Amino acid sequence: MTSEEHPADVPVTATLGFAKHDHAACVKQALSEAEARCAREGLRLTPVRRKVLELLLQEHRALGAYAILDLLRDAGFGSQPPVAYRALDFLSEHGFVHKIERLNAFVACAHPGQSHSPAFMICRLCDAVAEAQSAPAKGALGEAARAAGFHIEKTVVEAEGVCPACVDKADA
Amino acid sequence: MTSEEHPADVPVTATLGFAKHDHAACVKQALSEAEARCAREGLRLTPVRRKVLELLLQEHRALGAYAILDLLRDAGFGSQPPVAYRALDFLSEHGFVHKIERLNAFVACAHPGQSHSPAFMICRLCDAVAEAQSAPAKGALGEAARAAGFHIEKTVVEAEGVCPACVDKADA
DNA sequence: GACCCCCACGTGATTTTATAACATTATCGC
DNA sequence: GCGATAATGTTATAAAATCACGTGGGGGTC
Repeated sequence: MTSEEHPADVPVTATLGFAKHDHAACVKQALSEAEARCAREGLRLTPVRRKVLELLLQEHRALGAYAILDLLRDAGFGSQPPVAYRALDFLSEHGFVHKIERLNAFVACAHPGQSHSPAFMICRLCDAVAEAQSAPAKGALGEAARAAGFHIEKTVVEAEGVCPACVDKADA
Repeated sequence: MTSEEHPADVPVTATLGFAKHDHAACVKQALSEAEARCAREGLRLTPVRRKVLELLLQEHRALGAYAILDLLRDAGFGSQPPVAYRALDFLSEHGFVHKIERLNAFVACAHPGQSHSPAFMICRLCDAVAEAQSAPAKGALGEAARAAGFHIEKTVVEAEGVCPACVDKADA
């Protein structure tokens, strides 16, 4: 983690909820919470897994598996794809990170601990990703599923559009 | 959501994809409608594009680009990836097919012509895919987007679970 | 402590999905 | 017909994900 060498084109403090915040603190807190929960539930937050979570929290945006892999290599971990994918599998299985299907990328969960079916807003201009709560199974989709006899286990909800910052830029 | 208006000879449930229906007729009708619309709007439904649409209508399930490519080759068309991807780009740009992000695969649109933001139900056991209507921007997500100042342009809604047929199998 | 087993990790190879780049051919408006 | 435009064919390559197999660390059990 001492290797703070992301390409300087993306400010680390920019994105997620589209709002500014004390990012260092939020990373630290999220990591502590993850550690606590793993301890509580007997999950093994190994160094690689912890590092991947930390990287995603720090970047605060969606990263592809291979971008994560590069960062892992920089941090001295194994650098073959399965290393990243396995850590990501663990983290998303337990809700610490989410996969953004539309981007083939991953983000740290913004609402850890809460049971939730996440929904994402993806800016097509700057690739910022914000996480919101959704309850798709409660609306029209849930109704259609019930009518069809389909049993929903998990939902993917991703909205693509333009984030406030980019709207402003476009307006200007 | 119950589909309010479909030609009277096709039961609503057929459009949900998990029910039996007169498939040959539905393929033929969908192709005619696509041709009509392309003629009307000056779109070029070329042989490759038409074939890809026909294949997807016939299969009535999600196919990967390379599966489509194999079928194209069998039908005497070019067999390099761009052939399939270009046809799929055209078809999805104009709403004749949809991409299922979760599967990296494509299905023929079940509600052609109607303006809609589709939602999909994907059976994790048999990979069947049904299309329903959704209005995610009207629910919790839309509210979150408004609150955040995010402008939604398009949504991806995909529910993973178990379809009626597989539920029955599992129960048996 | 010695042993064993499970789980996670490291690595090389491969498969699957998608795009870039460029030449050729068909189609449309005039 | 003719030039512009759009679509196709083909080669090559990039990006994303998985398979297969061996190694090693941490907990249990005895």
